[in-house]
Amino acid sequence: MKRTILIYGASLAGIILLLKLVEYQFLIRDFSLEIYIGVIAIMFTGLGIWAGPQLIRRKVVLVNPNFVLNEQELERRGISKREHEVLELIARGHSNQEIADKLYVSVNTVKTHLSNLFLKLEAVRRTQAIQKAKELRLIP
Amino acid sequence: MKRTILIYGASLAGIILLLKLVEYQFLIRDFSLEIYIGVIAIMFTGLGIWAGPQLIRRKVVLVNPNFVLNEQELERRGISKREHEVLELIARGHSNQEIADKLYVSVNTVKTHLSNLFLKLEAVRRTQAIQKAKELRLIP
DNA sequence: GGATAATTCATCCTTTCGGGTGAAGGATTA
DNA sequence: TAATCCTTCACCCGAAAGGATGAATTATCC
Repeated sequence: MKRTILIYGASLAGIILLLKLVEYQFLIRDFSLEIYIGVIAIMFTGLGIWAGPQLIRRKVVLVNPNFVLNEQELERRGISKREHEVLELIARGHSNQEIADKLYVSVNTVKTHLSNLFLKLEAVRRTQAIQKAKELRLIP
Repeated sequence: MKRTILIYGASLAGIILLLKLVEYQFLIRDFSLEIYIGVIAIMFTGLGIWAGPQLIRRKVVLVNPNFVLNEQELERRGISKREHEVLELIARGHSNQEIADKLYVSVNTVKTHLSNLFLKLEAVRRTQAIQKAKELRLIP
C-alpha cells in the first residue's frame, strides 16, 4: 500500500520532470500540444492500470463472492434447512460437538442430520459430503 | 471487454474534447501548463484504475480459471511434498485407508503425515485442515 | 561422509464419526 | 383427522480418526 503510493508518486514526479525537460525543446514546437497531451494521457492511464489493483486489492479471496446457491439441487435432493446449516458448519471444519453447541441442540441431533445428509449426498464421510456439496454448489 | 474499450475510448475523446474547448481560453493563459498537465494526469490515472481491472479480470479468470499454488506458504509452513499429496487426497474426501492404498503405503504412514499436517496447519481435524489449506491456496 | 530432513512404519490409547434403530413433538398439508 | 415431513433426542456398536512416541530407511545437502 505505502509502497504503491510511493512508486506512484515517484513515477508521477519522474514523468512530469521528464516531460518538463523536453517540453519546449521538441514537442510543443516540433509536434503539437495534442501529441504532448496524448503521451501524458497514455502514460497516466498505464500508471492507473498498474496502481489500481495494488490499491484496491488486499481483499484476499477468503469468501467467494461469486457463490450462488443451487437451490434446485437442494430441493432435488430434499435437503432441509437445518441439514443445510449443518452442512455448512462441517465444511468450516467444525466437529459434531461444536456444531451441537453452536446450534443449541444435542450431538445426537447433529449426527442424525449428518446421517440424512450422507444419504442425500451419496457420501460416506463428512469430507466426501463437503466435496460433493461444493461441486453441487450447495455451499461456498 | 468491448464495452470497456468503447467506454474508455469515449471517455478519452470526451476528455480531450473538453480540454481542447477550454484549452486556450483559460488554462494556458490564466493558469499554467503544469496545472493543465496535472488535470490530465489525474483524469487518466482514474481512467486507468477503472479500465485496468475491466480489461484484466476476464483474462485472469480465463487463463487462470481456478488455482495457483501458494508455494511460499508451503515453504513457510514446511509442508513436504508427500504431506501435500495427502492433503489433496483428504480434501477429495478419501479416508486414511483409501489414501494408503492409493499411495502404496500403510495407514500408519498416512496418519503420521496427517499428524504433521495438523501441526503445520494449526488444525485439529481433517476438515479444519482442508478449510485452512484452501484459504491458504495450498489446494484447489 | 556426516548432518539434516523426509518418508516410512509401528504400538498404544482416546476421541470422534458413522450406521442402525426407535421414538416423541411440532408444523404442514391432503 | 390422518399422513407426512422436519426436528429433536437417545442408545449401542464398530470403524475411523487423532495424539504421543519411538524408530528404521532413504534422500539430500554441505
